[in-house]
Amino acid sequence: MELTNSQEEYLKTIYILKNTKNEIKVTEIANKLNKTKASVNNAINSLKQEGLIDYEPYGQIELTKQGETLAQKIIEANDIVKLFLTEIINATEENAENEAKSIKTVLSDDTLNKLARYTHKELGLTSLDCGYDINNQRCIVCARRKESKK
Amino acid sequence: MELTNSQEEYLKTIYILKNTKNEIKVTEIANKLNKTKASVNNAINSLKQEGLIDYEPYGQIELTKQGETLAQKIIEANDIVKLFLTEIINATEENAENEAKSIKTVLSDDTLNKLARYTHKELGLTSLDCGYDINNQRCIVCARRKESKK
DNA sequence: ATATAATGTTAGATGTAGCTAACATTATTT
DNA sequence: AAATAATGTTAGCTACATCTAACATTATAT
Repeated sequence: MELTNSQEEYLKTIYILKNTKNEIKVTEIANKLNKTKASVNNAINSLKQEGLIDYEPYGQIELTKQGETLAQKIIEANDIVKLFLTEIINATEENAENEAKSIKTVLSDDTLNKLARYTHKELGLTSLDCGYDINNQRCIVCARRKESKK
Repeated sequence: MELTNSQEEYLKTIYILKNTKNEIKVTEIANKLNKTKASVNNAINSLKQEGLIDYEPYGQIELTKQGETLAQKIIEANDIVKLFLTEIINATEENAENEAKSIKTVLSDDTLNKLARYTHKELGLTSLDCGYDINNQRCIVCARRKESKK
């Protein structure tokens, strides 16, 4: 069950909004992604069919356990790529933001892990001490970096 | 006039085949890209419409000046990304091959240039001495590296 | 509680990219 | 040169991702 880039972006957005407010509106997702409500509706149905969210018409959007896990993995991949782009090669924030979205979808787990390790090492973060593993758990160092940037 | 990833792959393939044989067959392109002849036909027509190739039904495929320049740029971008993946982070050949295809399409000129410079520097190639510029000319160093690898 | 506004859904269209199956053209073989 | 093989084209289908416009539902305000 491989998601398309579009589906990944919707799932990612749902996860992120869910961690802010408890009530997610179709309209919010539409605004965030610059899509129409109709498109969001479509996407929601496809994610539901994949078993990644629970949803009944006019109801609340809820991530399933599976959906949550996958969303985290997607966000992690996104963060790694973006971190590399901004911190290692100095891409602009805006470019990195856009490019990471598409790149993350395309990378194999192996390449993503290698990119993560490389980026960590270059940034002087003791490589695998942070426990980063795309198939395992969230990279604490990266999470911390993002916090301190705010 | 931005090409899709699919269009870029077709243009790239046409350019590469053109540099081997002089006669390009629809069937060859189809085989190389693992697509049907019908799909290739489709793609050829879209590239023609973009003014990148000259083609009449049952005729010869010829790149226009514009098409040739763009093809070179696409191949250059592809090579940079692949070089980075294989030589810097040690991705496998196979993964790098596939991933570079998609990544190149998504990168802005700015990010691509930064990736090129970074990769060059890390490989100990005196950065910009090779004259690499995505909007200008082919990177001689990269070209040479590829030659010596064969 | 009803009218209005906000929000969500559905139907039908577009564009891209691929496929299969049928047909057309060109090349090869005998 | 006619038959056969190879090659190329077209039509019509599927799937995805988007859109607009019309409609349905839910929430808000008076």
